[in-house]
Amino acid sequence: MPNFDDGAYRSTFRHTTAHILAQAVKRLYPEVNLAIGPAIDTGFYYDFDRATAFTPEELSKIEDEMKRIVKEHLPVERFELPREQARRLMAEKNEPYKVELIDDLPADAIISFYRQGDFVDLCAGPHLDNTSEVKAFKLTQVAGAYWRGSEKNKMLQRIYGTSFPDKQQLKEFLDQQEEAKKRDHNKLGRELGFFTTVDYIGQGLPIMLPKGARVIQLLQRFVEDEEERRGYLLTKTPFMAKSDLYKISGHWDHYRESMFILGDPEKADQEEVLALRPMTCPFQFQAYLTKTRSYRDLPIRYGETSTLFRNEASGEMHGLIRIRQFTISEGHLIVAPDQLEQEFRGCLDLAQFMLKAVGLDDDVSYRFSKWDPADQEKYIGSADQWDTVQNTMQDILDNMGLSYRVGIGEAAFYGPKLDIQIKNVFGKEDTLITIQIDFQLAERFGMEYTDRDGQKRYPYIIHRTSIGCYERTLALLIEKYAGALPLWIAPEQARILPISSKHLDAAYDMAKSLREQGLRVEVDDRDEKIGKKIREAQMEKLHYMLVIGDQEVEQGTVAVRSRLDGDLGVMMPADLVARLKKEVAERRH
RNA sequence: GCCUUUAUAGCUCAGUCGGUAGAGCGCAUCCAUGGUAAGGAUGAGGUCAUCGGUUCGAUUCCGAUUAAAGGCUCCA
Repeated sequence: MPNFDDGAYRSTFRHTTAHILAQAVKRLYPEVNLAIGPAIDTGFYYDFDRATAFTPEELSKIEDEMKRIVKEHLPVERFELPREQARRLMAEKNEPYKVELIDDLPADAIISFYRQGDFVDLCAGPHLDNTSEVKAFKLTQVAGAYWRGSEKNKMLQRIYGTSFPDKQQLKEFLDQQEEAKKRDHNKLGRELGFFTTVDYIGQGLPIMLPKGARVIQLLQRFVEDEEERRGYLLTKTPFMAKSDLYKISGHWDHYRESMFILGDPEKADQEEVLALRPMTCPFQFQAYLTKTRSYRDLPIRYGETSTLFRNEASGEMHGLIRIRQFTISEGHLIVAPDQLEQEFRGCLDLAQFMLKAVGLDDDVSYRFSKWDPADQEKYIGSADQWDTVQNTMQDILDNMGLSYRVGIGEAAFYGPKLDIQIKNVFGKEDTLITIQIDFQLAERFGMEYTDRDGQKRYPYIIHRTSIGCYERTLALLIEKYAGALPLWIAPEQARILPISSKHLDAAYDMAKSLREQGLRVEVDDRDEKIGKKIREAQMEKLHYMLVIGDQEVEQGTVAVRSRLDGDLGVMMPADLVARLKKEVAERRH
């Protein structure tokens, strides 16, 4: 029995399930055209061209048909055909997408097919030997997806599913998915009062409520303090500028559709055209340009807590992860070529320090994001320049022994990036932190320095974030900790529950005193049903709950039961404050 | 921007085959509770997302808009 933990076998298994799905769809809906159906991390999908979406009823009919195919114990057989015969076979079966795929295969490609019963699919394989091996599967959702991933192409109907060698594993996986979704920041963050949205304010424009705003403030202070310690110079630059600035930087040509523009560009000769900033770089560069620079000035490290505005397309917004206005720990390092590696390492060290401080260091992966030579319109600079800087960056990464994967076409328009990636509870990956090497904008902006030999030279610029965008970081922290953030950034570190209304005044006095000692504490005076409140507090994952009785003042973690039920490990507020201060202090190493 | 789905009380949701709405939790007031993962009574909250159409009459049907959810594309 092959090991399902083996990625290659698992992919094969799921890919075969995708074929079973396609076979079932063709049996039920012969008019549907097949596109592609690969295995993915969590299962598989298959794309179909069909006028209307599959309904839940149809999905369950398809599942039933798939079960039948599994029970038919169909052997899965591979065969090869020369290109012309392959084309003919797919054309006969009226599969235009398959024909297109064949036409795009390289001249020397071996064109293989897989047959199971009445179903044949163009496929490189490999596959399981028999459909009966797929013991447990489920179709999970339907979605639209563009043919070949391009929005210029037709939208197809995608069916997602997953499969396992037995029903138990399937159930465990589905349960696990359900559990993960309970940590969804978009749900939990709203329930816990971190943020909200208002339909007449608009998409991608969340309101940070006191709790969410507090966390962001704490992170921001931490970042700013740490950057100061690491030799960063603070700037504070405008939220908008005339279009002229973005024309120099290249944003006007390469990023304009994602910018909020004030004024009519058509009438630029008659009226002022401003744009909200989508990035801080061209603003921060102006600080460098205020005087002539010597090699002795370098490196210069600029940092700014910067609010940015990006006019994302309407369907792209997601909770706090993808929004239209966000605040980022932005920074630009102006460095001489011989300083590039060391400064790059410094940026990575800072990023890793931040990840460790918030506990996300084990949850990230690294992506070396390169340009796509086939899509040069998206970028500025020549192929030679790109090759040079990408090689430099690769050397740096390899020297550090960092393990990363390569993302073609993921670069910024002005240079390659090291992206620190993280997945949300739905398994969708986003960039949390990015460190970019820019070899072009210095020249565009005329940012020179005078070198030892008296020659003017253009520096490299490192664009980087240290903790990324605060809203996104908050979202991922909520998901990571299911709302119970580490004590030093928890917006509510303790809650005081008066055991009865007689103790209300005492509770407020205590809260006041604890706040003066720097503890973030709330009084819950809404009712006296303390048992229920304890359960709620447990659900909200509070770190401490102070329960006030007569003259006594006591507390424990919420995991500890009420003192009446047994041992509690009583801790007085003074101890709590001391412990809290210790933990907050420990976050800095 | 594209595909699918959704929008009713603070929250979770039910409902009206078209005659202006209900539940649970929460909230308010009162009562009870002195060591308790607590009980009861009463009450206040909704132009049923917005705008338009059909209709004698729309929250319910139709259309548009806005917002939310998942995916695609895009991206921090």
